[in-house]
Amino acid sequence: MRLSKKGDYGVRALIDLALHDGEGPVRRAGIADRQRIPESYLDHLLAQLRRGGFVRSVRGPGGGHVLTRRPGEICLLHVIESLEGSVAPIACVESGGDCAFDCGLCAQRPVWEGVYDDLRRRLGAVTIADLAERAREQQRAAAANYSI
Amino acid sequence: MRLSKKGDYGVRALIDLALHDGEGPVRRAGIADRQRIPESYLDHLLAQLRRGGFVRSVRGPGGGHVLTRRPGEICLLHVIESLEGSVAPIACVESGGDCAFDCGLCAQRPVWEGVYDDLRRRLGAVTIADLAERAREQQRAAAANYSI
DNA sequence: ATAATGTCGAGCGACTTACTCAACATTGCG
DNA sequence: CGCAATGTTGAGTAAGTCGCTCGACATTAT
Repeated sequence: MRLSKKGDYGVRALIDLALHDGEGPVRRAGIADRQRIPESYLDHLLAQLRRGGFVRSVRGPGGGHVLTRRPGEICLLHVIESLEGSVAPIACVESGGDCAFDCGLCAQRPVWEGVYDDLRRRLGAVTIADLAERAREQQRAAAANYSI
Repeated sequence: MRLSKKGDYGVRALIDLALHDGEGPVRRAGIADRQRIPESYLDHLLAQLRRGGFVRSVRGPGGGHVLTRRPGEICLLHVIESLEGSVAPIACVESGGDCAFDCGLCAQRPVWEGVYDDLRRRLGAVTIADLAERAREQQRAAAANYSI
C-alpha cells in the first residue's frame, strides 16, 4: 500500500513550482536540487506532469517550468492519479474493473470500497497551495531554529 | 496503492478456513481449489500465516490447516500487516520510520498520516468472521440464482 | 551562430511478484 | 514395520516494475 517515489517526487516538484509561483519559469536543475530529485529522472516526471496538464514548459535560455493553474486549484488526488494511475486498492472497486474470478473478492470488496472512498476524499481535500503553505511554514521554523 | 495478490490470497485462505471452522483440518488442495490459489504458492502463504500465528498445521493423513483463534477474533488489519508488512503509505508515518531528507516529505506528511489512520481504522474494524459470513450469504444468493 | 535550456525514447540494473520444483520431515494406517 | 499421504523448507525463475541514466535532438534568447 505504498506511495511510489514517483508520486512523492511529483508532488514535491509541484510544491516547488508553487513556492515560486509568479516568478517566471523555474529551472529543472533548481527543482532537482532543492527537492533532492535526480535531475534526469525529473525529466520524465515533468513530461508526465505536462501531459497531465499541470505544468507547461518554456524553452530556451531563461526557460523552465510553470504551473498552468493556481496552486489552490490543483488537488492532490488528481496529481497522484495522473502520475500513478488509479489509487484503487484492488481492481474491482474501480468503475469498469471487474473481479478476478466469479467475484472471488466480493467478500472483501465492501471493505476495499470503503478504503478507496476514504482515500479519495482525503486526497481530494488537499491542494498544492495547502502543501506549499505548510512547506513555507516549515522553512520559517527551520530558519528560526538555526538563528537560536 | 495496491493490495498485492499475496494479501488477497491470504485473506481468502483464512475465509476458507473460517467457513470450515470446527470441521477439523482443511486440506491445502481444497483451499487452493475453492479459492483459485496456485497450490504451490499457497504453501508459502500458509507458512507465513503459521509464523504469524493465524493458523496451525496438522501433519499426516487427514491433516491440514486449522485456525488458531475463533474467526471473530482475527482482524483484517493484523492479517494484512502480517503478510504485507506495514500498510503505511510512506515510511515516515510509521513509528520509527524517518523522513527521506531533512523531512522533505513533511509538507505531505499530515495528509499521509490521515490516510494511514483511516486505513488502520477500517481494516481494524473487520474480522475474518465478518468476511466469512458475507461469503456464506453470497454462496446462498448464487445457489438461489441457479435454481431459478 | 552559439549556448542554454527543454524533449523524447531507448535501455539498464536491482528489486519484487507470483509462482514452481524438488528434497525432506512427520504421521497414520494396514 | 513400511508405505503413502500429507506438510515443510528453501532454492530457483520468468516476467514485470522502479528508479534512474544516457544520448540525440528541438527550441529559443542573446
